[in-house]
Amino acid sequence: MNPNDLNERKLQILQAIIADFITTGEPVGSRSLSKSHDMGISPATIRNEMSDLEEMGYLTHPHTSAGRVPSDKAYRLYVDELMDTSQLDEADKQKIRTKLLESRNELDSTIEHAAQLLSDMTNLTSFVLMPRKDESKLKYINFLPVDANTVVLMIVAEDGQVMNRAIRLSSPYTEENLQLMSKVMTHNYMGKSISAVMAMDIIDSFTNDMESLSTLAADVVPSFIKTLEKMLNADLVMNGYSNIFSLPEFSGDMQKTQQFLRMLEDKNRLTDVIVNRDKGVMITIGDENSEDMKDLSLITADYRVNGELVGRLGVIGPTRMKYGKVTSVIKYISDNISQTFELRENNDVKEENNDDGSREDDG
Amino acid sequence: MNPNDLNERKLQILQAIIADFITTGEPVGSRSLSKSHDMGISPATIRNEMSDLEEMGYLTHPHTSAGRVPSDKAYRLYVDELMDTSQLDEADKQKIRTKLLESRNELDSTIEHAAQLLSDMTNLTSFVLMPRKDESKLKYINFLPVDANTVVLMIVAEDGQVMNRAIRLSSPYTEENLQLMSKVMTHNYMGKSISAVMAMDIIDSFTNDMESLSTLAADVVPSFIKTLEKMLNADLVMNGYSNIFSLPEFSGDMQKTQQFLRMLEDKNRLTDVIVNRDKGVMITIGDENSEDMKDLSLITADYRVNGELVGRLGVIGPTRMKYGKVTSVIKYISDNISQTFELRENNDVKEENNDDGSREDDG
DNA sequence: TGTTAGCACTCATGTGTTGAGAGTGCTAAC
DNA sequence: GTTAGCACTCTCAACACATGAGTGCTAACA
Repeated sequence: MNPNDLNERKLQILQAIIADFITTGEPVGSRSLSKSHDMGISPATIRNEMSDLEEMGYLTHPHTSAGRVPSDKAYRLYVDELMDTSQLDEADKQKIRTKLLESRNELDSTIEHAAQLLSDMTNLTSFVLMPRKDESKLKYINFLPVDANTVVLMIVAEDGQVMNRAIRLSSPYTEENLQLMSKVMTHNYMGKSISAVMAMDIIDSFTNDMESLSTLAADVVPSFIKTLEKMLNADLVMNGYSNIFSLPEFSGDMQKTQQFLRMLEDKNRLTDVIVNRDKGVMITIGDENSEDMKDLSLITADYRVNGELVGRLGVIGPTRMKYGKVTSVIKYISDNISQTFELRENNDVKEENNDDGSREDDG
Repeated sequence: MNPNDLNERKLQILQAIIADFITTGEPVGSRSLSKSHDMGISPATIRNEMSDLEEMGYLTHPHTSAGRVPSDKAYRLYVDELMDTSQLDEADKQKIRTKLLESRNELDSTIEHAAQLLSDMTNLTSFVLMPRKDESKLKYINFLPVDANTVVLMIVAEDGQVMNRAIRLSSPYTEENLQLMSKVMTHNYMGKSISAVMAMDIIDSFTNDMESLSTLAADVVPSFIKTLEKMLNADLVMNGYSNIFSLPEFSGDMQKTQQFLRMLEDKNRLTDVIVNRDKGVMITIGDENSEDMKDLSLITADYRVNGELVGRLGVIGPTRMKYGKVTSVIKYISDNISQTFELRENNDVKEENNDDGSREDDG
């Protein structure tokens, strides 16, 4: 069951099969394999090995007279042991850095650029999850007058996030009450995290506080809670869903394409899946995923903003994908986002970035 | 060329063909037509009429031995003269009202609900354009301290819109400068519309103003401009793109499906198209659209917010769509949004809504 | 003169057949 | 343990063919 079951030659053959299948998408036969990869053994021998590999669960057979196709288990082995994750050349890296630096101080557009880069460079569907905000601490809460019946609620967090929402009041406010409200709420919630505030019994803590605010509070509190909810809600940006049409596994199979796109359109579900993945680079292959993604693979990685707020990005596509290249791209982009949005003394963004641990000093 | 060319019977036949084709998607033949719509004439007669209609450009022939298919011109006639736009029953109306009232005071979710309703009820791809903000007048501009090198720029408009953006400064600010900056900018731009401010020479007006602010201004002004740009940018919400898979014109034709989805994925282009349409309910059919949508139809309508800010919503789908039903739905939804967000003395939202001009008092 | 029945003709579609090609598994020889 | 040879399997594309829906035309009819 573990790779040690496989002798050197079997590994070599398996790797060759995976490599061929990943590039062509066609089941690979013993004959064509012996041609493309000269490994000094005849097709017949390869057939024997293939037969063994199939028995061990690494290969499957679409039908008797077809070539072999790697199983999910084979991809797992490939990803864990065989693949090369340093497949980014300097041109690719340059492209990523340039694009991300274009919008260095605007998180939103950086996120969008990242999604774009990711789908362009992998030719898959990419997604980027906005940073999580559960642990953002509130700094102050403000109400701004708009017109006789409308005010804007503004919530500012310590990390600089601001959320706002217009509120229609059922009765007119006084300037005085508005300010009092701001003060009371700021006092109550300052320094607390969003999730902590959500856990509090907000309405109660209010009616106890000040009788005179009760009518205003009745209007304001529901909106306040909804706004906090919204701040928590992870926003998912997607890109390149029409890339699948260039993949043979989809372009011949309407059913499959439809299923894929319907799955993508259920954003809540997808967000859920992505949010609940492990930290760091995570690759799940085929049936390692839930039922509705059981012939897809998902690769995700995290990025940091201000050293803390954590978002996630990744791609989704058929199990036959260029794991090495894709993983390299994802890693490089996520590292780069993190680096761009790292807290730093001065405002200069380092344009150098290494993903292999070694440091090079300018060039 | 105009409908008067058509005698009563031709019109009747044309309408029957369109009706049949819209529901089945199959070319309709003389024989099956005479069966489904008993109009007291034989298939042969119908054939003669069909032949005339084809000559006049209302029908086409996929191939010799196929039935007739309505041309874009026929749909145009249908939409202008024949269709019935009061196809919403009370249950549908109820559904729309309920859904939209769920989020009556939150523009964003109302917009999303509207898009959802629209795609669900029409089984097409829907879109909603956020309200245009060109004419929003600025109320005040504020800077909020976040940390030593970061401030949040906040722009509040008279209509209650708030936009904000974190800015990293190249050198630390003083509380004093920040407040001065707020004052100067508010003084300069208060009461002006966003588009008017964009037209001003912002940098110049600044350096003239205060020498001491110049370094701060250098950091802040570009972000200010970008934020204004963002406020102007119409945001497009889409829904139901996978609905096309249930339509026979797409589900048999990968090429077409791909083209459609690629077209949708170019949001900027699509936004452009939608923004530049006429006011009110607008229907464009087939080749009335630009090249890349030449076998699609587009139906849009406007909605108002606070009696002024105007957004747009609609659907896109094959020329074979239920124009009557779809138009009714779009109209009803847009009227309902407008009504929900109308400025009004009290906060109660009227739950009654008529789209046919007559009034019914709770029945 | 408009309407209709009859008939020959046209295509798209579905089905069955066939052959080529790629690949396997087995056996026997090296 | 490795390889050549061979029979066998299965997919796929091409082709022929029948079917059926539909048309256009002509001639007869009311």
